[in-house]
Amino acid sequence: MYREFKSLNLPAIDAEILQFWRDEQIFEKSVEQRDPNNSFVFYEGPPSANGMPGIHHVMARTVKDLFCRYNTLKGFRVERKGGWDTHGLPIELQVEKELGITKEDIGKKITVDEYNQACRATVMRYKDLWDDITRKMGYWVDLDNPYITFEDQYIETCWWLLQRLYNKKTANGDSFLYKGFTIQPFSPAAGTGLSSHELNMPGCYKEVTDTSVVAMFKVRPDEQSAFLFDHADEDVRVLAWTTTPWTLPSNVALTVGPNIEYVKVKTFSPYTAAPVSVVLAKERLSAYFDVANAELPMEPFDTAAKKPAIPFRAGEAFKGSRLLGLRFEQLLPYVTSPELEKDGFRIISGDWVTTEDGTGVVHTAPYFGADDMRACKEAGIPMIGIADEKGVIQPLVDRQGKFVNEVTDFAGRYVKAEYYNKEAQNDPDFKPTDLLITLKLKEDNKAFRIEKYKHNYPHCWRTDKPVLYYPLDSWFIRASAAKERLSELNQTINWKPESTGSGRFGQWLDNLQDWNLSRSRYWGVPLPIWRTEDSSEEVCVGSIPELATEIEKANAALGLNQQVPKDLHRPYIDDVVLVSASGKPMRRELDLIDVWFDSGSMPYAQWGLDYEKMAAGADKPFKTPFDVSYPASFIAEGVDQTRGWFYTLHAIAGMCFDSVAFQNVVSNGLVLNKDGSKMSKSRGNVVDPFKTIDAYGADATRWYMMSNANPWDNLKFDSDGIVETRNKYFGTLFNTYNFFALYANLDGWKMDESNVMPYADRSELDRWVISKLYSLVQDYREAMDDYEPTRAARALETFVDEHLSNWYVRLSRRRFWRGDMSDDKRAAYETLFECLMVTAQLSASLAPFFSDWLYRNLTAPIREKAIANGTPLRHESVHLSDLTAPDGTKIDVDLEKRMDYAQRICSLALSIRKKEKLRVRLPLQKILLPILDEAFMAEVDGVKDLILSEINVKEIEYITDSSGLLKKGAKANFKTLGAKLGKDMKAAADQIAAFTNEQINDLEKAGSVAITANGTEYAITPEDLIISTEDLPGWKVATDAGLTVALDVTLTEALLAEGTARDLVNRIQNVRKEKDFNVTDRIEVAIEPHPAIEAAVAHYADYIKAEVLANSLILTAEGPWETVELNDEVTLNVRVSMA
RNA sequence: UGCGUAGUAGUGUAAUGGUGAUCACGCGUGCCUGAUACGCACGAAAUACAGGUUCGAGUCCUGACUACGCGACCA
Repeated sequence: MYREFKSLNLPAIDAEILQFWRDEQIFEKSVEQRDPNNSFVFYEGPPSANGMPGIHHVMARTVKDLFCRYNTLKGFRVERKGGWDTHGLPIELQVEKELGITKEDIGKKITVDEYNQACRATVMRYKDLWDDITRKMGYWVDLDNPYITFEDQYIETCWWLLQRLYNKKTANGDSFLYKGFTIQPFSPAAGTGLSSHELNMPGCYKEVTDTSVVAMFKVRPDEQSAFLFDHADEDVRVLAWTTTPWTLPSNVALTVGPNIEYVKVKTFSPYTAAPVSVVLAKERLSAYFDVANAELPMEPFDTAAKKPAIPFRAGEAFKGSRLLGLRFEQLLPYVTSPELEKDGFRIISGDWVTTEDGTGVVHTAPYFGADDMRACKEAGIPMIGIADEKGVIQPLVDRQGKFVNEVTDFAGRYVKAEYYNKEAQNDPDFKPTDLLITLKLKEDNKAFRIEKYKHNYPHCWRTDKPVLYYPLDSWFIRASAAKERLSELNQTINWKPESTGSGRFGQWLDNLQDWNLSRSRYWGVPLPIWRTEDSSEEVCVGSIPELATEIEKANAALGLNQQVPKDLHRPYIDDVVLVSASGKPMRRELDLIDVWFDSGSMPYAQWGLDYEKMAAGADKPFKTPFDVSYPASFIAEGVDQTRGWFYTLHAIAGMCFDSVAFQNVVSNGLVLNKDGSKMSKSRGNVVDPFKTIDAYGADATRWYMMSNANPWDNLKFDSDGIVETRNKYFGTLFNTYNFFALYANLDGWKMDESNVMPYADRSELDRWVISKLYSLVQDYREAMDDYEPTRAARALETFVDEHLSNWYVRLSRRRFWRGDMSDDKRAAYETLFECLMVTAQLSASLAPFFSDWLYRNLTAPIREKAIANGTPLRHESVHLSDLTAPDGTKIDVDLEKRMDYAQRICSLALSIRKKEKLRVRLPLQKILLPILDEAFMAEVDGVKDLILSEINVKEIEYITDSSGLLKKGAKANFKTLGAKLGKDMKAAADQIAAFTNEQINDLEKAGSVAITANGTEYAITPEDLIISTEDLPGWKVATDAGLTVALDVTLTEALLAEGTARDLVNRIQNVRKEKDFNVTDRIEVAIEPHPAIEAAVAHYADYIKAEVLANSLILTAEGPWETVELNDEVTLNVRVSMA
C-alpha cells in the first residue's frame, strides 16, 4: 500500500525524515558510498558561534547544501568538514564588555591567561543553537569533526604559511612578510591603534568645529616655475587648505590634480596687505575672491577695515600638470634633512584631488594621512621627522599626541585641544595648538584665510576623543607584490554573479595594498617571529617541532629550561625566549595576526601539518585528505566576504602556492526585511530562523529563498512568500502524490521495474509528459551545473504545476478511476509514478526533506524487491540514489509543440465560452480552426481528442483556403528580414503588412516574390513572413499569436439536454461526496420529475448512471428528498442512496 | 565623495538587439468540475526619467535621479 495523507504538514515531514536520517546515518552513507578519488570539494566558511544564527545564515547555508547534495547525487564524493571561527576582535570586545574591562585592564586587573580563558569559553557559547539550526534546516555538514581555529594544530598551520611567506622573496629580495610603518587610526588618549571596525561603531563620527587655514606656500623661482613669474621679484604662493593645522610642520608636498585647471591671481595678502600672487584651482576662485573686486584699482587696501575689499586680477588658466615638480619653500621649517631638501617640498600629482572645497591643492603630510603617504611614496618624497636611535624616522608628533621638542614653538603641546584635561581647556587664556599655529602663519604672512570649519571627524569609542591618523609599526604581507598574479588567477575562477568577480573583487585586486597583519590584542594566532632587542636578527618559526628545536638551541645557549608551551596562545608563547645565530636572546614580536588570516588558511589548517611529509620536503605537507581536497570545487558565502574570506583564501593560495583556492564561488546577497530595510537587532525586525522553520518547514523556507530571487540578489524576506511556496509547489506535489496513492491503492497497482511498458506503446499524453519531464531533467542539470539554483527551482515549479498537475493529471483523471486494470491504465500509473519519482530526485537538493519523504512513499512498497534485484529504486533514501541521466530519446519536440497547440486552442475556446457565458458543462457542436498548412492540421489532429474533451465540443472543423472563409494576414519576420534589408526594413514591413490573401497565396505557391523597398528590389521567401489568420466573419473568434479559434455557439435541444445531463451528474456526484460515499460505492438515484430535466433523463439516463456509478435512475414523485440547485432558476428534488 | 549593482503591472520576478513584455501573489469576474478552494478558468494592470546608437532598444551607450552594497570620510 502507498501511504495516503489527509493534509500536507511539512514540519511533521521534517521531523519524520530527520529521525530517519539520524537512525540510518543517511548523511554518512551518502558520502561514504562514493569514490574518494572522484571528489567534489567543498569548503565551509567557518561561522563564529558567539552570536546567534539568523535567517541569513539559513540562506547562505541553503546555497552551500544545495550544490553539495546535487553533486552527491551526480556521483561525486562530497566531504563537508564543518568549522568554527574562534578568534578576533568581535569576540574580544564582547568579552571585555561582559567582564566590564577595557584593553588596558588586560594584564593588570585580569591576567592574559584568565582573559584568554574567558574568550575561549565565549566562542562556543551558541554552538548548540548552531548545531540545532544546522540539523533543522537540513544542512548536511560534518558537525562531529569540525576544524576549530584556536586549536594548536590550526595555529601551527597558520605559522607554517606565514613562514612560507616570510621565506618567499620578491624579485628585488624583499620578503613577503615584513615589518613596516603605515598610517592607521590611532587614539593617543588610549595609546592604541584602532581597527576600522572600531572606527565604524555607531557614534564615532562626530561633527566638530576645527580651525581651518588656507596657507600660502612660496614658490621658488627656477626654470620650471618661470611661467608663473612676471618678474623675478614677484611673490608667488600656492594656496592649500587644511582643517588640521597641526600637520603643517610636517608638510613635505602639495598635491594637485593634473587635469584640474589652475589660475594665478595677483592680489594682496589679506592679513598684511603685501602684494602677492596666489595659485589655486580656477573653479575655487569665487570662494576666495569677490568678483566685484576684479575691477578695483590694484592698490593695497586698509588692513584695519572690517571687511576690506581686496582687489585682484586673475590670469590665464593652465592645467595642474604644469605645476608638477615645482619647488616651494618649507612652510614651517622646524625640521628638515638633506634628503628632503633634495627631493621634498615639491608639487606632486594625485587623482583624488577635487575642487569641491579648499583650493584644489592638497597640503600633504605623509605621516598623518594614508593618501598622503601613498602619494609621497609614489612621488619619491622622503619622510619628515626625527630619526630615532635605530635610524627610523619618527613623526613630529609623539604617541601621546604632543609635538616633539624639535618643533620648538609648540614643543610639548598636544595637537588637539581635546587631549588637554578639562581644567586646562577651561582656562580663559587657553588656546588650542591649531589656533596658535594659524596665528603664527598670519604673523609671518603665510596665511591667506583662517576660519572655523564644521565637519565629521572620527573619535575613539573608548575615550571619546578625536583620533589621529598616525604611522604605526606593523607586520605586513606584501600582497601588492603579487597583485598581477592574483588578478590572473582570479580570471580562472567562476564567479556567481560574474560581476562580483570582475568588479568588486577584481578591482580590489587591481588596487591591492599590503595586508596589515598586526593586531595588538590577546586572543588570536600569535605572530611566530622572534627578534633580538636591536631587531638586527630574527627568526620565523613554522611548526611546533621547529619551535621545539629552537627552544632546545636556546636552552643550551642561554642555560634555560624551557619547553614548548601547552598552548600556543598568549601569554605562554610570549615567555619563550629563542637564541639568535650570534647568540643573542630573541623575544617574540608581541602582535597577533589578523583573524582573517586564520580563516583564509582553512584549506590547509583544517587538516593540519603532516610531519612526515614535511620531513620528506613536500611542497604542501598537509595531512590526508588534503591532496584530494584542494582546491575547492565550490564555496559560497555572503558578498560581504568578498574582501574577507574570499580574499584571504585567494591571497594565501596565490602567494603560497601560486594556485587558486576555489574554482567556483557563489556570493549570496543580503537578506533584508520585507520592506527592503536591513534586519537589525536594534530595530527589532530580525526574523527568527527557528520559528520560521518550525512554522513552515525547512523545505518551504529553503525553496522560497532560492526561487524568489537569484541568491546573489538581495532577498526581501517575507514569510507570505514561504506560504505561497508551500501551497504552490509542495501543496501541488503533495496532492498529485495523494491522487496517485488513492487510485493505485484502489487498483492494487505497484511499480514493477522489471516490466515497464515501452514509451512507444503509451498514449500521446503520456509520451508528452515524459518528454516534458526529460526536458526538465536537462534544463535542471544545466542550471545546476551553471550554479543557477533559481533557474532550476523555477523550472521544477513550472513542470509540477503547469505540466504535471494542471495538464497531465487533469486530463488523465478519468483513466485512473474508470474501469478495471487495462494497458492504458497501467501506462498512466507508470507515467505518473516516473514523473513523481524523478521530480523527487530533482527537488532533493533544494527540498531534502519533502523529496525524501516523497521518494520513500513511492518506493516503500517495492523496496525489498528492488534490493533483491538490484534495480535503481533499491536505495532507502533519495539522497543515496543516482540522479536520473538526461535522455534525449525521451524528448519529443514535435509532440511538445502539438500539445502546446492543444493547450492554446483550449485556452482560446474557453475564453470564448467565458465571454459568451457558456459554461463548460454545456456541450457545443464544433470549433472552427483556420489552418495555414497541412503540417499544422496534422499536428492538431494528433491532439484532437484531448482538445474536444477538454473544452466539451463535438468536433473540429478545419478551414482551408478553399473554404473561402479564411482571411490571411502577413507580418514581416524581423529576425530573418532584418539582416537582409537593413535600412529598408520599415518600408518593406509596411508593404508586407498590406499583403492581400492573393499575394500571400501567390508567394506560398511560387516560393518567392520580389518587392521593392526604397528603390531596391528584394526577394521575399515564405520564411520571411509570419502568416496568420485574421478573422472569420460571422463567428465568435479569439486569436493568440497566430492561432485563431472560432466557436459554434448554436445551441440545439440535444446539446442543451446533454448539458443538463452533465449538470445532473455533477449534482449527484456532489451529493455522493457530501454523504461521504466511497468512490467505488454503487448507488440508486431517484429524481422528482421536472420539465428542465425531462429531455436529459430521457436521452442520457445510461450516461448519467455510468458516470455516477448508479444501478438505477428513476423519476418518481415520492420522497424523501434532498434539494439541489440545478441552476439559478431550477431547484430539484433528488434522492441518492447506497445500492 | 569614489566604485559597483539594480531600477519592468500594487508587490516580487522573467525576457540571445527582432516588434502583441514572462510568471507568481494580490485584484476583478465566474466556478466547491470525484486529486487539489492551500484549488480551477477567464480578465484588468508595467519597461522610472532625459537623450543617443540602430531599419528595430526592456536589452547597447551617455546623463541626471533613486535604492542597496563596498570603499573613503582625509585635504
